[in-house]
Amino acid sequence: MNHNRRKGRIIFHVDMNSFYASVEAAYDPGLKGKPLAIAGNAKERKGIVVTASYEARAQGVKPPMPLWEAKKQCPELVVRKPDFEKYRKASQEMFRILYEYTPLVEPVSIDEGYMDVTEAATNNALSLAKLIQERLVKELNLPSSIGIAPNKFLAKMASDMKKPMGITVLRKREIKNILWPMKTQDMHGIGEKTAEKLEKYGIFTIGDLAQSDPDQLKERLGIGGLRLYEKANGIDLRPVDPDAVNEFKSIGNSTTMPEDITDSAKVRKVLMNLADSVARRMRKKEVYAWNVQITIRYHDRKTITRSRKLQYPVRSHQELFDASWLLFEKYWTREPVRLLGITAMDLVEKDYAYKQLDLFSYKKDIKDHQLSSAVDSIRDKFGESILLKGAQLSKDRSDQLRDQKRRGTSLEKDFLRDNLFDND
DNA sequence: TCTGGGGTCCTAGGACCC
DNA sequence: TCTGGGGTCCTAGGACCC
Repeated sequence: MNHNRRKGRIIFHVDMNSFYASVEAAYDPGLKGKPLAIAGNAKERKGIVVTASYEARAQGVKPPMPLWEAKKQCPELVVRKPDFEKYRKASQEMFRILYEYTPLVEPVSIDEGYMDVTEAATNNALSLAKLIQERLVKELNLPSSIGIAPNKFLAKMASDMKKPMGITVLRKREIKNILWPMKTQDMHGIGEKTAEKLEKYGIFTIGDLAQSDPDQLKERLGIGGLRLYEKANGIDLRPVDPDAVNEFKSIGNSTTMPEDITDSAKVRKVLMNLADSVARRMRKKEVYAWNVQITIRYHDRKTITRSRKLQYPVRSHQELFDASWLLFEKYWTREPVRLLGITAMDLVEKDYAYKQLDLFSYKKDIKDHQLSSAVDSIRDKFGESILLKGAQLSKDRSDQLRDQKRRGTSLEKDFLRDNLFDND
């Protein structure tokens, strides 16, 4: 193996402390040292504490707590509405600093990321971590915690150990003493449900997990059980992947209504707005979706999702709306609706979406560039909605299409003939 | 006075094909 | 003669994370 492998990797997990609250305090120093919560409007039923400053946490406020409860815990709580634009900007500045030391940075969310500094910090990892932490404070006024370890999982666990403004080194040989006494639920990847399950099997600590039978874990928890076993033993081979951030798989927006709605005209309006914002985000990323999913949460919080694979990849707000509306009409129980969401899934990049349209080209003499220019001319003449009209096809319609394909005729062919040739 | 919004990954059943 | 087994795709839900 190469020299890195022999030496082992050095991975940082950089985790910003109470990120939203810290960003607000960086903008408004008057907030420093005060119990601060970032939360939406309670009257719009969005009053959930998203982030709490450490002063607020000290008084029992912690996300995701309803705002009224947080205020009961801490009457002098200062509350600010979230300003995601602001946080995104701060996030960019933060990652810009990380990238100065290595290109091997993997952002995992707006406020945390991994760095592979094996090359960048051969024997001064700790001082590099200190330097980064200092710069984040000096230049951005933002506190952070950094975990240093031989892999991502251990680095993540390490960054959690000292907050705020901690730097923690977690070595392989320290796993037994430091990691194993911890409760399973404190392990990244184990939530309430899995912890309960494990308890039933007599597994309470990470050490119990590390020393249990991996085959049995796999039987009981699936493939995830094996991964937990490996992690508990300090094994995690996942590389730091700088490209992962660009490989998103879905884009969605949802909203909780200020009041439950039963009026389908109102639903239409909400879905149109959602389709609009999803389409806008898709356009920015230059992607099309093969699949559209809606989410309906009812008054009793029961939540369902319904999705439909499309005949052609779509992107316009109209097509997203049409697909969503078909799904809504088909599956709505007519009970009062609390939340609505639209998610574009099975995303493909624009160029790839065009290639998919080659399916149109039953005429083999059409060359690729001719096809794509023809596709463009269709778009110019009729707009995207006619080109990518698959979103409007109902299930029945798509079955019909499939049958026709099997029999060797196809609506696509008709569509191509009618629109490609007659109009050129 | 109840419980946001953005995601990822995994599972499981049924349809369908060979 | 009475029932195979592997593989893929699609859909829905659940667990988890920030």
